Amino acid sequence: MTLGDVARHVGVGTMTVSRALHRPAMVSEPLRAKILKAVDELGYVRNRVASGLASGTARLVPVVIPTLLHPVYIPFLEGAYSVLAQHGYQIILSTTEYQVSAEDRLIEALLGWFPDGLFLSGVDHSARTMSVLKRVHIPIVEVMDLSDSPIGINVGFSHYKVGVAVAEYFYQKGYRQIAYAGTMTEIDLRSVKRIAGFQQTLKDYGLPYHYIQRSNEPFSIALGGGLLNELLLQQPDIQAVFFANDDLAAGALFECQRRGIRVPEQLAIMGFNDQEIANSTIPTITSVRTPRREIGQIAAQMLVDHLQGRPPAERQVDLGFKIIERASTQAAARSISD
Amino acid sequence: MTLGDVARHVGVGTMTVSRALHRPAMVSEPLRAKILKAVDELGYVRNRVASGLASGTARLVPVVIPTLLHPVYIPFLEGAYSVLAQHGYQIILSTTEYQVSAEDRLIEALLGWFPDGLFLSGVDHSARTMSVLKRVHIPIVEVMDLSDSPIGINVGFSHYKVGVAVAEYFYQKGYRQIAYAGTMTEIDLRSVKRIAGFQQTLKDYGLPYHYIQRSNEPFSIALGGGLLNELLLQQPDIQAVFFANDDLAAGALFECQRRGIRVPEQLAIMGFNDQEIANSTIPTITSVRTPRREIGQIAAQMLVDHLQGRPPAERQVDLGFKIIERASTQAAARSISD
DNA sequence: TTGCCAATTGATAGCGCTATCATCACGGCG
DNA sequence: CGCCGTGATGATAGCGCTATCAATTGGCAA
Repeated sequence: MTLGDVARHVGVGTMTVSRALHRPAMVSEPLRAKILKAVDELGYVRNRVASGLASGTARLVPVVIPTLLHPVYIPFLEGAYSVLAQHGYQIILSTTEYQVSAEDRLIEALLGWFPDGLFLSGVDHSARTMSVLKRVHIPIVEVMDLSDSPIGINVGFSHYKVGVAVAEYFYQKGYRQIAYAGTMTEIDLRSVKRIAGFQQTLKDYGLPYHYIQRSNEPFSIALGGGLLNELLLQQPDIQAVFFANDDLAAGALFECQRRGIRVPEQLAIMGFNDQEIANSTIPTITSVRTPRREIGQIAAQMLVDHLQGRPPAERQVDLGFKIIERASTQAAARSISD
Repeated sequence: MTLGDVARHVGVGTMTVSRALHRPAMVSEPLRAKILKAVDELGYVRNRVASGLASGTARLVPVVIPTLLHPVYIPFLEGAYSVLAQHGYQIILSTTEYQVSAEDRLIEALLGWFPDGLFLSGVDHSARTMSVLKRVHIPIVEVMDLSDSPIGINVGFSHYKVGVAVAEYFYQKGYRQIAYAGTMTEIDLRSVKRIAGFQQTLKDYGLPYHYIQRSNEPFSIALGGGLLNELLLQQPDIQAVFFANDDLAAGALFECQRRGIRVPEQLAIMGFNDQEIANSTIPTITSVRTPRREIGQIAAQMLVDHLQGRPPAERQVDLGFKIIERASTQAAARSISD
């Protein structure tokens, strides 16, 4: 069932059918009604592949995220999907599994679809990918992080500033033995930026920086307990810990309960991402809320605007973040010795 | 940069370049090396849209899930993605947001890509969708639930049997005042099947069926507490509750802690899906583990096999489920009065 | 009446690729 | 010495659609 079949059935040219369907204003009302009726009866659906080839735009937007296994990328995906779908763009889903080399090949393959735009999470790409992206003439959208030199549109927040803000928060609260606990530092470059801001700020305050890091173990609640135990072994007088995400923080909290460590009186715990679990534990966990869904929505809206000939004024948008203070860091400053 | 450009550059025909890239055995070794070199130098990438049009197969597989907002569909998506990506198929992501009418339009639009296959979650479709799906000559994969009359491939488990198994489990444990608590019954047809099995089994045992249901409120931890309160108001002597998912069960558990109701001694709680939260609360929550990732992987593998000319022996695969018993239902049967 | 413009419809030429068949060179064989 | 099979390569014809320009009509101003 092709356009030609419909055209023959109605007794008009193929262009008239094409117009009746996609440029309604260009076809007279009675003829258009006749064509739509025939389309409906024959069950014709436009071949988007042929349409894409002929028009040069397939209304396809690949979205590349690190992984589907970690829940933080889902709200972003959802936000982007909701806006793009509304405007008739299809999403091609891809994951790098945190492998930079995979990103290279992935992006080249994705470009083979001659997409209308391209979403990438993260702003750190290989030299090869960068040169490919710069050569290609479609809007590139980098999200989740802020870039010093964005390729195209860039929506996110500064992970470095998160590290700074958390260190400052702990300092204001009176904590002086402060640690970072995380994992995947080798592949999650954004966590490295948070660490940098955190460490630098502690240094600026003249405080020691303690940390415990794993390089490749995936995030999990169980790992949080393990990291906490190792940290306490290494630094028993620790007062406050900033975890790389909420699962780890929750795991550490549960471990504290098992070991009889009172939170926040004896140990303050802060998570990252503000996932639902942070607000469900007892005590609840202070965390850094990141605008993941908004990043997806706003970035997608900017892309759509751009594609529709309304290039957004700003190419880079900093959506910020917010420390959501909960019970796990509520110890009065006085009660902490310094 | 097109195939023709590469061909001209090397001084061969376009077909030779096409073959060198995609049918290596058909081109002599030295010529092929020369062509690959030119491809690399010129940065040529195949236009998959043109390729798809010419060959009639674009290696595209749309995956339709109800929503990205609920985490249970993500492991399925991940499982399917991992297998499809490995075999060179691209996923087009789509969600229905639980609207049957949206599914109709969505599927027709997706069919416009002339995809190689189509993933649908759920087995309940509108009459219109059914007729479209039957007319189309691509493998349809229905997942998450089992169908009485699968259109094509069907991988999942029986939600009715889940209801039966949970009712039997509660009965064996000695509970006699048993309830179901859930939400979204109007749009989540699979939960309705669980309810049916649950209710029927209680009836077979001669036990009363209690329930509290909301029709459209989304799942959340907070809602779990609300449902529990309503249920207790309506039926104060309730002994065991089967929740529509783990978030609700966890919320109910937290509410019990707030109200001083001992779990499992005074009230047994069972969740559904066995998400990580069920194993993280104190006490841990008994739940029904469903093979979501496996469903995605196995279904995708069956689709790939089918597309590669190795049609799987069975069209329907029941991956079952398992009640993971944890602390929230561990009260000794004796301690419950009957 | 003539001419011109706008509105509507149609004919044609690709988009970049692959399927298919033709061509050609070469070597073995009768 | 011609015939034929085989392997390698090329020429050509679409795949189904849309961009573009041409053609036709009718209304209206000059």
